[in-house]
Amino acid sequence: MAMEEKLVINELEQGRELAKRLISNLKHTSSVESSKIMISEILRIYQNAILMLSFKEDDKNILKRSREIEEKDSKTLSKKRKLSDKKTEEVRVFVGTGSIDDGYCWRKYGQKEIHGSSNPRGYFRCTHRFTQKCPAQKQVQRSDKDPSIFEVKYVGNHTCNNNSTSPKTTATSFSMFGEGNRVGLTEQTEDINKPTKTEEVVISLEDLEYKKDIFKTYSFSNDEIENVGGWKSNIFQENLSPATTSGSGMTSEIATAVEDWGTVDSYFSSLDNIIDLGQDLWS
DNA sequence: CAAATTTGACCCCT
DNA sequence: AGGGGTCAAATTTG
Repeated sequence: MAMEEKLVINELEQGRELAKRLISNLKHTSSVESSKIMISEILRIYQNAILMLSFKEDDKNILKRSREIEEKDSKTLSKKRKLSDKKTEEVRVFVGTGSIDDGYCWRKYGQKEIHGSSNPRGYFRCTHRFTQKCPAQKQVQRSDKDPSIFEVKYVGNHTCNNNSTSPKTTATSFSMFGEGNRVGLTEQTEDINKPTKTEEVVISLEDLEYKKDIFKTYSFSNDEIENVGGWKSNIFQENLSPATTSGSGMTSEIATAVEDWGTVDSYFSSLDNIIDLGQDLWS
């Protein structure tokens, strides 16, 4: 199955699980806050899945040249760099507001300042690159216009059998992307609860507005998707607090986003009707 | 101590 | 010449 399809399924499964927990949460008088967080997370997941599907259509348009990194070091190591064969590969570019957890383990092998953009680009390869000759790579760069978004460019498909091991850490470190903006990688309270920058909050809330619209109208358009200089403008947002703890997909993004949820409350009241129904449907 | 990250050097391409 | 991608030694992390 193609990678993006797995990603979509993964997203939807997460959404389903969250929805279940949400129901029981609401039933059993759990904290309103955690319910809100879950709803926010669910919305995020669905948006993510939608974006993934949207981009899948465009895949053929973003075929690009890229290198094949085969290490046949038949050549002596006299010179440092090995010559690499060239090959055309598919380059998928995802943009969006979504979770980081793409189910694979990545290992960072480089970082570069990119001319023209203020944020560095991180280079990752599949952890099983050498053990299983998995050629998958990805590049991650914090968006200039929207610092809460990470543009992620996938190069090559995974051929490894990893996975399964409930993606312990897809959690690639993005500490360098953060500067003051860093969101707890290793989970937990510290910086998660308080956004350090106002812009971060604003963006999150704007995002919520968008999500509310989706939720309200139940219609999903792709109009928001734009193209910006080779990279899709809104990719999969690399979410810095991946499920290192595989359990909840709670993200710091959400945690901050929820800080000011007063305006969204009305939407939850309309949920009340659904709850009972949902329990039957989703259990 | 092994695995992952950091970071400057190196290399290719335009 | 310089921008972008990768290597690999040093360093950090688990």
